[in-house]
This record gives sequence, structure tokens and C-alpha cells, in this order.
Amino acid sequence: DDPRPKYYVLEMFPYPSGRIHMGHVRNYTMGDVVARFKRAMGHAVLHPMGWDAFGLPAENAAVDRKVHPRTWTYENIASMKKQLQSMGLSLDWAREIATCDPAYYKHQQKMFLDFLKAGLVERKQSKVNWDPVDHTVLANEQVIDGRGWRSGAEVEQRELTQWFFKISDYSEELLTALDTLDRWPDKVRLMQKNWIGRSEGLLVRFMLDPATTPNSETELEIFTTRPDTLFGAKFMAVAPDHPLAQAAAAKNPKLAAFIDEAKKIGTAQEAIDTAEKMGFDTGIKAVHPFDPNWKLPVYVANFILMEYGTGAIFGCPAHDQRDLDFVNKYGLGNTPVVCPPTQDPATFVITNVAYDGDGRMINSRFLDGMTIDEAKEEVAKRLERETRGNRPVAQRQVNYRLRDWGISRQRYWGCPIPVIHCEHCGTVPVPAKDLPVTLPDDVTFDRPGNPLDHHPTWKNVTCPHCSGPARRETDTMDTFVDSSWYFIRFTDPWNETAPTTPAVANRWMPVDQYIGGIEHAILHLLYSRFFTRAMHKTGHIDIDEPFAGLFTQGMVVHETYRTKSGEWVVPADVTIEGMGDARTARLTATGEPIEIGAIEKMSKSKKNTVDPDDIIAAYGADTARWFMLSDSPPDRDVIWTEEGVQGAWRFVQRLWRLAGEIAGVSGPVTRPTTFGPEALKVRKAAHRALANVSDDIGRLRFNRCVAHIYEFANALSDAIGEIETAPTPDMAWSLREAGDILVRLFHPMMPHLAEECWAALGHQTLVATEAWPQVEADLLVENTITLPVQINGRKRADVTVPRDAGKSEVEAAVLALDAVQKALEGKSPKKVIVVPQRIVNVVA
RNA sequence: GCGGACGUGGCGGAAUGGUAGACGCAACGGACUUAAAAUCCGUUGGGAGUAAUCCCGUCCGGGUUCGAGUCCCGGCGUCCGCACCA
Repeated sequence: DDPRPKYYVLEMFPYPSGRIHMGHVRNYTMGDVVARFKRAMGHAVLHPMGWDAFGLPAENAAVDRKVHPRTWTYENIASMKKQLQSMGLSLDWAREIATCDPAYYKHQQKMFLDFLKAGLVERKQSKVNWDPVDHTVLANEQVIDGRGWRSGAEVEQRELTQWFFKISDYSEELLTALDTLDRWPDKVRLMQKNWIGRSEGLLVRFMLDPATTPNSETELEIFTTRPDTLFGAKFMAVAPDHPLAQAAAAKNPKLAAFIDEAKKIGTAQEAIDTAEKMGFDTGIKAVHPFDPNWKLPVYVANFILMEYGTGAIFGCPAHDQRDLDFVNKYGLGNTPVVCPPTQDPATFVITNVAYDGDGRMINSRFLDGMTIDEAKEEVAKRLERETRGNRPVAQRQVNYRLRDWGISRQRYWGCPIPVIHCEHCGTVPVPAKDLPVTLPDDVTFDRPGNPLDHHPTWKNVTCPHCSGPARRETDTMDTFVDSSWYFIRFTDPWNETAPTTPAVANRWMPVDQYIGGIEHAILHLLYSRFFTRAMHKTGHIDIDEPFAGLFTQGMVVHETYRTKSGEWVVPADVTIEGMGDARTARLTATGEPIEIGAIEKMSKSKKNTVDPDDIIAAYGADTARWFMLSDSPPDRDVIWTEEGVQGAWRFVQRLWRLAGEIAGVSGPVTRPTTFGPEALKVRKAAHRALANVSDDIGRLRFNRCVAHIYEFANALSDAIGEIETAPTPDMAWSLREAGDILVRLFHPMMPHLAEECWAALGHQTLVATEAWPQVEADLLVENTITLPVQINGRKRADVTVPRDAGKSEVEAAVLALDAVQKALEGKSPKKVIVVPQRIVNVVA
């Protein structure tokens, strides 16, 4: 009932091996991809994250971490501009297609200021991974073994003032709304759920013995999801960068040294995996909340994260593996407080494996005998009631793993953050009339760091409030910001005065079907979900969820080849001999033997790419499209093989011949009133295929569409082959109907071939403008049905009955069968199960 | 460590609890051809049998069911995500 046409947003990200927008790509640049889209569709969208794929020679080297990125960032921009020009594309055109042009950024900056006003943006200190060579912040995935992925230098930990979007304010909302996204893959929803990482627990304020603390601190607040195990506590632990640890370290050089050591290991993932649990006893004593005489030692421990909870815990070794490892190392012992149902509380002990399963409380005073849930509730209730200094001792809290989205980047290439720092007025938004803040053209990349920061004049401005000297913010926005709302902007890209035209955006959004790679399961898709909510809050749109349907496509993958000396070789330069295990490869030009390596996602660095121009020259674009859709479901990877492409190519030829044969059939123009059995067979095959393909296209099951089209083409060939002289008029009409249907069925997958065939069949129109054919439902129903007959669950015979035969009729026909008679040996069956239209099972 | 997905011929893969292997690739045999390519016809999960037909078969072991690739329990293996998250 919804009159809106469906539209699709295809990513134009540089993940060119993605199956639906085919891509990569030897000597093939993002610019080419965009130009092709532009030619094919009249418009295209280039996402800024695509810029770095803009075909520059240094890129591969940079990926291999051999060349410093500064050397190519600069070339990148120049090269991009040059390429646009060489393609005959004006900068106006670039503006039309790019989300990173000033017009787009004007609106993004306006929205940033709206978000700021609405409290969705925060500027705060945060700990970052700092690349000392490039002078930039590294994301976690850019840190490898404690080194920057491009510089290879040791990563530094730094405190930096950064801009954040307060996505964590939406943790609960983003989590619960996942349930409404019923056209998203479960996998993606689960990944987001885990990423948000909700856990319910209790904040508990432990008293400290002031005599033992460095500055007479009296209290340590911890977060726990297991308050039930409070009577199993053996120690307290705080993160190395916890204030208490820092304070203690100031008075204890040994502790300071320990903290330094722990921080070094901090960043490297592999080190974390293997790092031993280490702790340092501060000498501080904490008091158990239920027993003033029970003192617990406070450790600084390397496995406590400052970022999660309060950066402090109480350790219950019997029921937490990390805590158990810790006490076993430092000889603190353990007391089990939850007894599994199968164990005797009197004898239950923990040695090396913590127990985190269900059970009843033991060794826990007033909690004894309760279930875990009852005990959690009881502890929470008691501690909530108790107060100290006007505040309750404990407080229930929901904690999330999701942290705020840091959008600050020290890069030239990005949307400037539109604020001004004034000594007198503080942080001042750039007035609307001054938007957009544009990037200077004359930047230099002659030294590490942010070129905007180095620019002699750009950052010097006057304060909009007091007109005194002030400084522009030189951080730029993460390009994920750009990609978080472009699909909304596209609903009205001509609006010069506002980011969206709400009425239009509300009509079009949400996107009906979003298609992209699984690599965006978390970041891009979560950011977009947040951003849409933020736009809702600031009045730019009235919806919360941007993508109603999501489909994650697979990749095109290919064998890899390398020489004995380890250099990667392009498939086009390799000749394959033999088959199966005996396959060998050699370099076509020199005969040098080549090692055949793993099948991997097409990438420039491993050179296992095929050039679309080569394929198109040899087989045509339709063949390539057909092959990519035919072999496996689109959410899985497809292995690009020469044999597979040739198979597709043969079918293309066959369809063309078939169209020619049908075009040669002359027959009546008007529909005959009756059809003979042969003609009816053709029509049934056509409408069966039509029904199947229609259904499978709607469900994106393209490989099954392909199979149905093969089946239909086979049936059609057979029917034509059986005609001895000339077809009867009813047959001729049916063949032509079938031909028309066939062409329209494969048109979405092979548009060029379809248009050729359509013309060959004598049509004056374009298939592209034709309506999808209508199924004649009558043709899908057979008058008689052949049912398989099972005896004791094994197929023994078939029975053919009228379509509308009743159960008793079918049963009688089955019992009359020879095979059934023989199996029953004169006895009557115990049971006969008739599943209408499906199967019959006789239980002897 | 936690979470998830998957496991079917030589290969990619079909199969709302109802004839396992659709469709394609590869292979083999045949027709056409001087020959090759292309095309067309046929065979192709394993085993027994002249044949009709029968037996075995969806990673392994159990279970539920008239009937299990599909559902349940327990293993093994592969892949993916998260990861010292209290």
C-alpha cells in the first residue's frame, strides 16, 4: 500500500571486491568506479573513505608499512584532483557526488553545532594511542603489537582533549531497539548487542582504613555484577591509573615502577592475551561492608581497566577465573560461596578452576541457602538502605561497554570542527553565517602532525563574541561522521539552507534495503543509528532507525600466486596446467614456476585481482555479472574462477541462440483459446520459472534465480528440439510467450543481453521499461499429482492421483500398488499417513 | 576465555520435518568434423546384481518422530566476532 518506490543505497566504499557492486581492480581507481556509476546511473555517490583508494602508486607500499603515510596523503589529494579533471569531470561534478565537499560540510557543521547545543557533544580529556612518528591518534585497530600500523614505532599513551559524540547516552536505546530491526541479520544484531555490552550490577562504597591510605582517603568505590559473592572476597584491586593507585605511587617508588611496567603492556593485544596477572600490595586496607572487623588488602593489578566500571573491584577468587589466578599467585586463598547442585557444601573446594555456574549460597552468613539471584537482591537491598555521609553505601547500576564516540582527528582530510577557542570566552561556536569552515588549499605535509595546526594563518581568527584574538579548532571530524547521515542528505541534496527537508526525509527514510559488507556490522551501522537519533532530537528528521532492511554481501575471492622469491603475481600473468591436486602454475611470460596460495579476498597488496576491463573485453559485462550471482548465495564469498566464467559465457551464448530460434517462430498474434499438451507444457515451465524467480529475487536469493532460469531455458530448448517441422499455432504462441518471459527474467542480471534479445524478438520497447510479467496461477496447478510412497519411511513407489483426491482415495490407491501389497504380505497396515500434496507413508 | 555460525558428491551449492544431491562447474563416453574448437546426446555419491531391484550414504555417537541433512543431547572440526568488561 505504500506508494513509495523502493530504492537502494549501494556503498561506494573502496571495498571493491564486494559482490553486488563489482569492483577491483588492477590499475583501476575509485575515480573510474565513480565515473562508471555516473555514466550508468546518471549520478553517483562517493564517500570520503573512498578517497584513499584513489589509485596512487604509493598506496600499496603504505599498506605494507614501508612508506610513511605523509608521503602519500599529499599526493593523494593532488592525484584525486588530477584524476577528476582527466575524466572530464568538473569540480562542480565532484561536489554533486562527494560527501566531502564544502556544501555537504556546511550542513554537517551546522548539525554539529545543533548537537552541541542539545548536549550530544562533549569535549573532554581522554587517553589515546599516539603515533610518535606521524603525530596522530591511532584507533585501536591501527595498533599492532604496541606499534603504529604504518610507522612501526612504539605507540605512546597520551592524555588528550578530544571531541566526543555522546553515543553512550543512547546505549540502552540502541540496545533495545535492535529487537525492532527484524530485517537485519541476527549476526549483526548480536555483534552490536555484544559491542554495547550491557551488564547489571551494584556500585559499592568500601570504607578504607585511613591510617593505611596515602592521603587519608576514606573510601573506594567498586562495580560488581556479583554482589552475591561478597562473602567470598579475598582482596581489592584497582587499575594502575586509578587515582588511589596514583596517589599511593607518589609515595612509593616501587609501586610507581610497577605501574609503569603494567602500562607498557597495556596496549598490545597479544601481550594482553599472554600477560600474567600481576599485582602490587599497596598496604592499604579496605573494610568489608558487612563486617567492620574484616579487612581486605588493596592491590594495584594490571588486569583492571580504568575504563570499565569504577576501575576498581573486589576479588572473589572462587567464582572468577582471573581473581583465582591472582590469589593462587599471591597466596591469598579462596572461599567458595556458591555450591553447585551436584556438590556437597561440606566438601566443595576450588583449586584451579573457578566456578561460575548456578547453585546455592554457602559460607555467606545471612545469605546461606539462597539462590544467586536471591542473594544479589538481598545484598543490594541491605546496602542500599545503609547510608554513609548522606549517600547510600551501594547503588544499583547498569553498565555498558560502549564508550563515547571520539570524533577528533589530527588530519587535513576531514570536515573541520566549527568552533573557535577564545581565551576570554572559552569554546565558541562558529556563527551560522560563517559556515562552512573550509579547509585551506595551501597546506604542507613537510613534517609530522596536523597540517591545519602548522598552517601559518588558518587557525588565527577573531572571537565572534569579544572580537579578541582567538584560535580555530584544528581537529577535523572522523570520516565516519560523514558516512553516518549521507543517506538522509540524499533525500534532498538540493536544499541549500538546511541539512534536510524534514518532510522529504520523513517520506523516504528509512532506507528499505541497505547493502554492504559485514565489516560495517558494528561501527558504521551503530554510528548511523546513533546519528539518526541525534538528528531526530535536533529536529532534522522524525525517525530513529535509518535502515529497515540490511543485507551483508560476501566478497569476490581469488587464488593467490607468488614467485619462489615471494613476490605476488597477478592472475592474468599466470598460466595454470593440470587439474585437482596436480595443478601447477607458471609465469606465462618466462615459464618460471609459481606457487599457488590460499584463496583470499581480492586485494591490491596480494595482487589476486582481476581487471574488469579484461573480463569485459573477453566475455562482456553480463557474463561477469551472471557468474558472480550464479554460484553461491550473495551473503557468502564467491570464488572467481576462469572455468566458472566460461560456463557463464556459454550460457550467454545459448540464451542468444535461443532468442534467435524463438524469433524465427511465426505464429498467431492473438492468444489461442485452447492449448495442446506440448504447448501447455511450455507455458507451465514459463510460469513456474516466473513464479520461482519472482519469489527468489524478492528474497535476494540470486543463485536460486539463476538455477530456475537454467531449468527454464533447458525446458524451452527441449520443447523446440521436439518440433519436427513447424510448430502448431498454439505452440508457436506459447514459445513466443515463453521467450518474452525468459528475457524479462534474466534482465535484472544481464541487462545488455536482455535488451538485445528483446529487440531480436521483435519488440520496439526496452525491457527496462517493461512491467514484470504476471504469473497465471492456473498454470502452476497440476491436475494430477505424483506422490512418493514410503513404506516404513523408505521410498518404495510412486502413486499418481487426481489433484483434489481425498485422503481415503489416496490411501486406497496406495494400498493397491504392487510394491505396497508385496511389503504388507497380506496383512493390513498399522497406519497410513497421507500428507496432502506431499507424501504417503505406510507403516507395516 | 566468552559469544555466534557452519559441517551435504571431485568442486560451488539445492532441499517450509516429507523422493537428499536441484542448477552449475569439472570429469568420462558418444555424435558431428580430415582434425581441433564450438555445439548436441548420454553417464557421473558408494557398493552388489545381466536385470527388475536391493544395501549403504548429509562430520561422529545417541535421542524424538510414521518419517531427520533439517529438531534435541553429547563429542570432533572449521570459520567469524569480542576479549583481562569485574
